[in-house]
Amino acid sequence: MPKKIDHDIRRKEIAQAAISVIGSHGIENVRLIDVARQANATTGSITHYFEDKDAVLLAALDQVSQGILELINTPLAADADVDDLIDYVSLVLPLDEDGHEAWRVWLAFFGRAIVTPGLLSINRNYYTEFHEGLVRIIHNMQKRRKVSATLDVTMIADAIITVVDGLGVRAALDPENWTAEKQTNQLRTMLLPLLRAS
Amino acid sequence: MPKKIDHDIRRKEIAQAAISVIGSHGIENVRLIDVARQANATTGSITHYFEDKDAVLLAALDQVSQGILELINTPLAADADVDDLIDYVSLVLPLDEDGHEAWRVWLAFFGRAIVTPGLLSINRNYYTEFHEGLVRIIHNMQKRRKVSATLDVTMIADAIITVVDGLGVRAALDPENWTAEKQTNQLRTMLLPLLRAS
Amino acid sequence: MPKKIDHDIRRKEIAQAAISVIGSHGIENVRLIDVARQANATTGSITHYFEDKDAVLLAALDQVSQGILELINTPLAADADVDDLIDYVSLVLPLDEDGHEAWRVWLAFFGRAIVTPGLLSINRNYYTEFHEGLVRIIHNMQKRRKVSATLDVTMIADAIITVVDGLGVRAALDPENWTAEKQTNQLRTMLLPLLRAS
Amino acid sequence: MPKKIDHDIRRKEIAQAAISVIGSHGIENVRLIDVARQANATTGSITHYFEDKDAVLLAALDQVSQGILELINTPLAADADVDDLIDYVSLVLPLDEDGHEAWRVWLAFFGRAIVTPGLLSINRNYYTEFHEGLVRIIHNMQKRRKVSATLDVTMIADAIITVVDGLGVRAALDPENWTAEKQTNQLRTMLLPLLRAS
DNA sequence: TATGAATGAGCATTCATTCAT
DNA sequence: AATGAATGAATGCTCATTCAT
Repeated sequence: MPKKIDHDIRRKEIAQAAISVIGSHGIENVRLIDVARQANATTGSITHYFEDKDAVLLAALDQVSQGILELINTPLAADADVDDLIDYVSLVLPLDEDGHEAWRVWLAFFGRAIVTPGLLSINRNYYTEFHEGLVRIIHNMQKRRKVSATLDVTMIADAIITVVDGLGVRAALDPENWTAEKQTNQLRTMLLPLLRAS
Repeated sequence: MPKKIDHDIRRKEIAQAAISVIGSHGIENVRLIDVARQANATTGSITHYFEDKDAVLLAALDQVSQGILELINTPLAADADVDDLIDYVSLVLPLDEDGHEAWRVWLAFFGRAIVTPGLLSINRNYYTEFHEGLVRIIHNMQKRRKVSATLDVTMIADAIITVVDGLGVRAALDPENWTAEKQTNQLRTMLLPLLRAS
Repeated sequence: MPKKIDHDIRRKEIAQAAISVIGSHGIENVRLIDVARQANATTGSITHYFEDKDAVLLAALDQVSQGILELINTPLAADADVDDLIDYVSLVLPLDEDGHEAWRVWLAFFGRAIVTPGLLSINRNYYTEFHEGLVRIIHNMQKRRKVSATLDVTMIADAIITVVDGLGVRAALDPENWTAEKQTNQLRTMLLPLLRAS
Repeated sequence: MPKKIDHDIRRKEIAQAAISVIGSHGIENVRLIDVARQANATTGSITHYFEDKDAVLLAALDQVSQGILELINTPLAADADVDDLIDYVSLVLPLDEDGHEAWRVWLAFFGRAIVTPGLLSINRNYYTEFHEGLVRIIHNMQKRRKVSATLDVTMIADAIITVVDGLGVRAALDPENWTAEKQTNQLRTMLLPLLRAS
């Protein structure tokens, strides 16, 4: 089904264009015509790929969320230790311009998600997957005695997510102050005591 | 002479009405007429108090931000210890319906703040004040030997803000899961190791 | 009836304020509140003196028109000749800032007069009075042999009005180019041949 | 592919519709929806062709001004004399209903031009072109000895414009009195002495 | 599939007018 | 008489959506 593949590719291109427009203009100022121009398309053609504007925005959020999850779904090295985990998690932070764009979009959707069931479920899936991935990794580290076997794994996973979210928000809103180094330092300082506890 | 109206009071009422509408409909769906109705006013009368719709939304964010800061600007007990600080900080979390409304509005503005200088500066002022307040408190606790004198106070303050933001976002998006108790537990678990370090 | 006099004075002050606002902002941008401010009054108080906004504008035009006519309703010297007549007529041209303001208002009303019967009748009265005044003067000059007895007086009066209007429009639209001197020169050059004809 | 529409033609149609509405309702009463209806369009579609309402009105004035200039930009006969020039100039007067509509629009813009730079420049271009055209013609007549070589050509051109404006204003405001014949008679009577001077 | 002109509902904004004080 | 807050109709503008080509 070559047609099908083209279709999916075009959808992703349009979603990517939407991400770019959201990131630069803000979600409330996104006009379909801007997305169309960014994607080298026309508003009319977008209707072939998406039901309506909301569907475009939904796809954009989904793509951002998938993009973030992909970063941490690559398997960790077999002998990864606490430091490796922290390095691994830091990939999700807005450390470069791509990361900042992703977080700007992510933030843009927070306010909408609250009143839009479709967005909310994407949001929750993201957190669920993120949490499950972290639980899996930490369990594995417990087996390999890299962290204490008595740790409350669920709580640790939530703590990691909390720090990542807290830092991501802060850095997205104040990129000059929150350099990549400052973010990773803060992340390490906050997570090490929890992961090294017995 | 017509009724004498206190402009500031009326402005605050309208801003409060805007907060309520943003919290329930989402910021992108706020119509000036909804705000007017909520404030027992008309769209035309709002122009007596605000330049335009953006000014109304700006005032709403400002009011939410001030409201949150007020919670933690009440002085701590003179002999407050680490537990008291954590209790104190937890006031900012979305523990009740008012708190949830405030956080929904707060989240709604994250996406806008990035592309709206006026909102961004309110946002930064908030973080600056929050940070300064925490630094002051922790310094004081160091003097009173409630925490180690060698703590990196700035880092600790940032850590507190990070946890509060991370939990606030999470709880605002998933209020059923993140009960008040779960939030405060998570807050305590994450902050205690940092505050008790030497 | 001292009250009556006050009333009339206040009406004239408001009309004068309207003239000033029309002259500077253009008639389509006149807001009643601007007129009120200019007259040191409030919109509500204007209601005591005028039925509605249209009545204010009507009074403004009337006042401008009366002001122009007054200039040429002062009697000519008993032995006035052609040169004196031309000097006399030139008073109506926009030679100073007051004159320019009057002409700006006058022009502003041209477009409205066409579709507003009340304005049109003021306009026609103005032309009628102007014409009658000129006819009277020229007749008088014929009696005193200052101009030929065979002149078509009506035509000459219309010619004078035509030149005044043509120059007034031109000068109002291009004040830098059409200095007072250029206007009076052009007026003289165009009228002398007609008045000196036999 | 959608219908190919000639933008320039559609723009002219809309401008023409605006002229018609201005001429009948007066410029201050023009609503975009009236223009749209007159042009068999919708308000929304007008935005495809014009930035906003002001741009529509600007185009209307431009079109009227161009229309008037076109009348006198057709070349005069090679052996044209003074009478031919006067006939030629009279084409610009409001002699028929089309002419009256053009002059009504022209008058409507006088008041606006004073406070609207865009309109003012159209106005000045009009007078410049008109003046230059007349200078060219009169120079040519001097070469062909149809008028005296000692005439002040610039002054004569200004005189012609003055008479045309004065009569146009008068006739537009009082069409019943100022028939085509009366206008042309007055024009001839006022210009002949100037053109026949030596 | 793609185009882009056209639609038209939705909304902020303006401002003359009203009226309680 | 004066004030000025409030009203609410009027209207320009935006933009997602539609649809003929």
